[in-house]
Amino acid sequence: MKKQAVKLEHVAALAGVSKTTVSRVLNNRGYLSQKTIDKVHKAMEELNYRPNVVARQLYKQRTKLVGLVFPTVDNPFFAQLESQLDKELYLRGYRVLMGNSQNNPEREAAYLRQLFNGQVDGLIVGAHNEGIEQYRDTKMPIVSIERWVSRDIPVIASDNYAGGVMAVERLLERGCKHIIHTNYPNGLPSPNLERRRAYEELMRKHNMPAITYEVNFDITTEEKLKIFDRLFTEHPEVDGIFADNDTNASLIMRVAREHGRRIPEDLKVVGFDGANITQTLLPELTTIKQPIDQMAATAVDLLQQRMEGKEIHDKSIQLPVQLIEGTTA
Amino acid sequence: MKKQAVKLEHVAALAGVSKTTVSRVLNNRGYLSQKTIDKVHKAMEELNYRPNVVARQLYKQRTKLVGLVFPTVDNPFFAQLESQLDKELYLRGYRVLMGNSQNNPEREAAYLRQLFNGQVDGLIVGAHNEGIEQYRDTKMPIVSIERWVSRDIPVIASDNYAGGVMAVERLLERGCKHIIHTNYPNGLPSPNLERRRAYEELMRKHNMPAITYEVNFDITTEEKLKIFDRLFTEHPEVDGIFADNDTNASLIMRVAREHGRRIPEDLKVVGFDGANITQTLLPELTTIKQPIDQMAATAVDLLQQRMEGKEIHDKSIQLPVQLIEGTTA
DNA sequence: CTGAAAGCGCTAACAT
DNA sequence: ATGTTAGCGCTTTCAG
Repeated sequence: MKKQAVKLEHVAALAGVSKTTVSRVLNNRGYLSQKTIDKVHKAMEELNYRPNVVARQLYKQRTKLVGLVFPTVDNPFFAQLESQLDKELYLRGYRVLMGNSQNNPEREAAYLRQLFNGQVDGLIVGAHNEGIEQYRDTKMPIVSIERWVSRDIPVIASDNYAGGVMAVERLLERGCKHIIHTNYPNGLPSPNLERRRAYEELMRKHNMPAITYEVNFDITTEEKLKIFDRLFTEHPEVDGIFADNDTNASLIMRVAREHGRRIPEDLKVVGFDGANITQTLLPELTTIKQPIDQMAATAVDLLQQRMEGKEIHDKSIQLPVQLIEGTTA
Repeated sequence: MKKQAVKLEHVAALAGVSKTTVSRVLNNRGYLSQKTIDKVHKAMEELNYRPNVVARQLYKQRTKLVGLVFPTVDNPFFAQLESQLDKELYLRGYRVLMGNSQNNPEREAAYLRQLFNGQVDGLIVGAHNEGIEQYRDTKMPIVSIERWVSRDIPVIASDNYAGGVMAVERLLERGCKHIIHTNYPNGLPSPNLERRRAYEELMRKHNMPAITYEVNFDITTEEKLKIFDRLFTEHPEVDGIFADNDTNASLIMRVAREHGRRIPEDLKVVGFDGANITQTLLPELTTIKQPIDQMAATAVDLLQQRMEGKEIHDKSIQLPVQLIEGTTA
């Protein structure tokens, strides 16, 4: 085992003091004479000393690291979310360990196994897999985003139900008579399903059939396109789409145009998410914007409280959404 | 300092063996009798033992962590790149420490300061800041992506010059007479400038004026829109745009439409990057696609070799790009 | 096949 | 104001 080139000991020797003193200088702790401080600083510079973070972590029993467990970062919503979480955590002195599960339960479990082993001080999760027991019996501080995990893990979510209502009402106001919805398969433990619930209730209220096309998060773009193609074949009467996320909204519009529909004349589309990247690349999309940055900030706030041992009472927090008026509906 | 609940020692005590033996069972090392193995496993389960990663890191002097230093992950190119790097590193047993600098030199320096302190085994960088000396005198394994950092750090880049040629030739073939380019300000140490060089050389060859609008990476969308608005005011004759990235291409098309230009009839646009998200949200864009996944894989290969102490001879690697035929040019 | 002991680099009582 | 000493939890020579 090759050792670290220069350590506390060497600095101490060169400065003619003890390791303790060097450590104290390093951390500005206790009483030091200015002379000693200078001596030590000089020695540190001369040796180009770099304190070993891992040794400190071991002693302190905390790493100042937070794990982020999400399906992927290659998606407008998660890209913005993880970016924002990183930013907020940085400000509080924490660094981020990425744990993108790629929707692979094994991978998620592997991450957790390692993360629970003293690797991180806390966890922010939003992966799609269910039934991972490890979340249950641990006292690791955890906060979840847009995903129900287990009883005592607080969830930060946007007001999906209200968002669903906004979306569908927009389509109704615009005169749609045949509205179709896309969402995950029922059964995934996600507040996302509130969007579907809102859709179904409004359809019932207006005596319209509720038709949901189920689109799994992790299938390929080609497969998704195929499903949407089927949608237009099976339901040529469709004149309004409430997509559960902007990416699907975009794919649907592509397929719709291939089927000769003009948007918004023949077909109106409302998406969901309103992430930065989407707003840049697809500004014409009418969508329900989630307060992603605020969700990140809230999650970090909550997590920090947990990591500092405070008891938390707000089990779950819901944040307001907002209709972005594009030209597609 | 509160200690870890259950450690090797406790397992050893319960199993009636020494710490050494437990460690050996844990790592499948040396000769063990099946009986001992079983005993130890049983004790570990009974106590729900979790080995402390940090202690192991300290002893081994390696963390199996790789730092990723990029400007942001909230952008189609970097989102895909970091996602892919994470995926590749995971397969090789490494985890990723995020270090998004937000184009803030202080933040980048802070990350590096910490990362060099034994926190990571290697670094993959692609941040935009220059003149950070820390990269120079370190023997930390580093690989760079699309960014020149210092002499002995290998760079993975796509063939930007060829891409620039492809883009401009496409516009010329389509009959453009007044082609304008966007890029970073000159002076940033990026292979990206090869795109500009290709543009300028082709313009010269065709006796056309080379006009580049300089757009900094980290200004707001509004500021970018303002620059592009100026572009159409100052150069109403423009009939072709070679944007240095797809996001700018998208913004330019938005502004162009506001100026009453039809695309591609009045204005042809070619972008650069061709990231997953862009291809999904903006499939109609004609663009030069970088082999992002391959760049990630190559970078990780190289880094792994460096981390394993192998000498590397390929200082820099260039990967081929590809024209994606959309409808915008 | 197993154990005792030393040590990875740093910090913090406790003592002076 | 500074030094001595005992760990943080794990791995690995070395000895048996």
